[in-house]
Amino acid sequence: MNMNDKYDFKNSEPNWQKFWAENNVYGFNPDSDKPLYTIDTPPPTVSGAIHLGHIYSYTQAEVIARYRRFRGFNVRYPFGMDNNGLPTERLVEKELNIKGKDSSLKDFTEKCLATTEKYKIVYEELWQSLGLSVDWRLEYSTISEPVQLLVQKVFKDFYDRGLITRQEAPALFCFECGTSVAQAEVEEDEKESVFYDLAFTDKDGKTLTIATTRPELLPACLAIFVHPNDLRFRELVGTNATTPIGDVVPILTDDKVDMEKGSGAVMCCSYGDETDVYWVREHKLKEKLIVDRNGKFKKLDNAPDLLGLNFVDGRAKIIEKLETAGKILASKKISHNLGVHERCGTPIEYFTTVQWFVKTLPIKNEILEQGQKINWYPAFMYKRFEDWTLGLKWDWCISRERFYGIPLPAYTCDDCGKIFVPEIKDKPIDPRLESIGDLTCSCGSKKLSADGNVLDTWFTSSLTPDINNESDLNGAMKGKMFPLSMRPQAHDIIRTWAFYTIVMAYYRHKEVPWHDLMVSGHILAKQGVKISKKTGGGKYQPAELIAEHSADAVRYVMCGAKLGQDAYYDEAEVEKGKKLITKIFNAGKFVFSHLEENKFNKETKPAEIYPTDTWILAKAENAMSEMMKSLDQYDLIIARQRFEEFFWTDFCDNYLELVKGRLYGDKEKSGHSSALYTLYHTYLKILQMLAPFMPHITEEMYQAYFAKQEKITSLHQMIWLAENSKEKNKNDLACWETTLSYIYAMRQEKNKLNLRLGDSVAKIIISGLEENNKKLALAAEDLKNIAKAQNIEFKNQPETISVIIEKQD
RNA sequence: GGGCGAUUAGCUCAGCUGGUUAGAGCGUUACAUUGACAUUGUAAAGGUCACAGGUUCGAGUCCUGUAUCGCCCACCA
Repeated sequence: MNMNDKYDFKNSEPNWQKFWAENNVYGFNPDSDKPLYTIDTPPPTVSGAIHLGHIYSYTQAEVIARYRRFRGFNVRYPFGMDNNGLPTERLVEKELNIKGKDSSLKDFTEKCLATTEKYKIVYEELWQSLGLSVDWRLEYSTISEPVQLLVQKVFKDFYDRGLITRQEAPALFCFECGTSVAQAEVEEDEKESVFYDLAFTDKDGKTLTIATTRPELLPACLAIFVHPNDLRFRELVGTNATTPIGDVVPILTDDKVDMEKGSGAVMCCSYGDETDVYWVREHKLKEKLIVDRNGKFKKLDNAPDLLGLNFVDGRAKIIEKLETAGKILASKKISHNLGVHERCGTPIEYFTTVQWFVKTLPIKNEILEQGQKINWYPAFMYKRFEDWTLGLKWDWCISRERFYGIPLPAYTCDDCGKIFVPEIKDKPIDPRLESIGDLTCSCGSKKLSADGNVLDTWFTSSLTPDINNESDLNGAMKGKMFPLSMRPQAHDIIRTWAFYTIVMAYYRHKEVPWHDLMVSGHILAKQGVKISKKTGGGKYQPAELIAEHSADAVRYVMCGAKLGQDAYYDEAEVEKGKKLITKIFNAGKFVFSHLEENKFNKETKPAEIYPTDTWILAKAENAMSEMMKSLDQYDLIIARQRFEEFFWTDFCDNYLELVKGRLYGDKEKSGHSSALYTLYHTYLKILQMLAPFMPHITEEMYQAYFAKQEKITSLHQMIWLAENSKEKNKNDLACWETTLSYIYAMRQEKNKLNLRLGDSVAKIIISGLEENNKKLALAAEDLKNIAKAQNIEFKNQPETISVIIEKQD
């Protein structure tokens, strides 16, 4: 290594990435007899740019992958692309300014494939530039044929077992996207709205006030509900009322009515909210559907002028009419939270359609039991899973009336509605493009048509453990790796990805999908704004950050928060990583210069190890075993802290200063060769300890010197060796700590005497316990050197540690 | 309204199963240093550990309550 070199990450990082790929350093070996560690990497949704949040969550998981490799595991760390379904469609629609529903299926599918292929390359480059130790040979795409085949086989299996049903029922629906959605895809948004008091008329012709924010649903009004205990309406229960547009509806009671709200009487329409759905079902009301599947009003006898309008325009229209008729008693603006579709922000409506559902409500308890068998890191994340599971109100709706996704493999008889789910053989099918063949329905009809829907993307991505396990690339291990070892993911998708995956694994294997679940938090911009698909991360673009600061430094920042904790991105923190890179480089330069100058050979062991050397070696081993303890618990920041303490304080600030005297001193003395030996092994251990966090600079330093001695291709193929050494090395560790406290005392003493640290002194007197003195006396030379003292004296005295310095004349 | 998390130095955050003067980095001040270090080192200033009770010989750490912030869920008449 040229000692005048500066570390240039811009060249080095891509070089090492290439080096790792060429030497297959991170390759999964199905024939290895090492213990397995399999990771269920999140396949990022192709829906736009990768943002800092991704970097945060992926880096944390990646550090674990590297750590497990260092611990001797056969790590299977794959990658995937979730490139189908609604998010991808919306991306393509936006980028190409087209609408899926206006294009031919074939044309739209091709455009989706082309767009996702483009993004795939951008994504891969970014992940590689971050230094992810993924085995890229294992990459899968959720739209690929093998995945489609697996998904359809699962569908068929579930259908045959009665786990999937098709029902006509009111379901959550997004008219903007033209599809039903799952409960998990609904999120809250604060919307302005107007609260109207409408004048209904009771049996006696008196005004009955009904409050609503949805007057446009009046044509679908089925009943008025009041609370059974509400005395105000006692006389009216069981009679009829007339709506402002002239319909006659019954007044019924139900204890879901809140007497405090509005006038205490509420109208039930099909459908305004979940309670309406409940009342229609419970009171067996006959639903009136007033809009078509595009969300436009149908031709209605009781409101013909709404024809063709959407909800918003319809509301304006009907308000205008009611206003004129004097039926609006009051109105006030309010702001309230509405359920909107997370993909497009449009308020979610209820719409009666035919949908496919996976049964989840009947197995809530089983799902919870499975959840309990999983190790949640951090543990409190389990609570979120539990709350969500207990609060479920709908089965999992898995059909989507969209285009680009895995086709729902079913046909129905046009005449009697019977369902046919054909056997899935060696190829996925698309009922929209191919007929079922020559088949006659039991009703005698030959007209069988495609279901026409695609599957919810979660139906596919909840199978990632299976996709990984059943990949043809697994060789002898194919199908033998379930459950996987670990799933890393962020906390916002516990209710979707984690939940559905647990459901799938339960139905398919009666098993948990993985042993450990590593849940990371979100990274927030400094103002507390979430960095996500929507906000795009603003000025913090991952590619730019890496280009400016290096992947190692960016990675280091991303490991600076507790697992599961939302963190603020503080650009100043990157400096910490950059400083560490410089420090590692310079410490290495120093170490290597001495090793090379003295032609150090790893195989030649020194006759004896100098005491301080023994102590720092023990300390290094101890630091490593402390890191193991933390990393076994997915506790990155503690591991990082242990490293920093050891490297910065113990090694650089103190050990290197202690040992300089011997290094620059008599080369024939045994203390010299002992120092070389210790520098070699300690610095190599330092590189290993930092390697999971900063793979590039550590590889650079390894290759600069160690590779030719260790004869292992890459630092990242070495194994961490450290016993849980606290007991074994107790004595050595204590000696080291004592040494440090004397060094600190000596420095303070020099400071007090207005001496520079480099100033020579006549004598240094160390006072302390006799037993300590005995041990320290062994390292007298080092202590003399670091103090620049000509003589050293030990004085026995109980308890207090002190250092006295005698100045030179 | 319910659940979960957070509240520790000016800023960003650690503090594991409760134990002597509460830590790191950045920032601030002083001094030193460029023969590993486009720097680094040493020293210093800076904290009623959100607040109020409680358990304990002892609490930032456990319990109860309050406040503020964030996330998730519910309410959506």
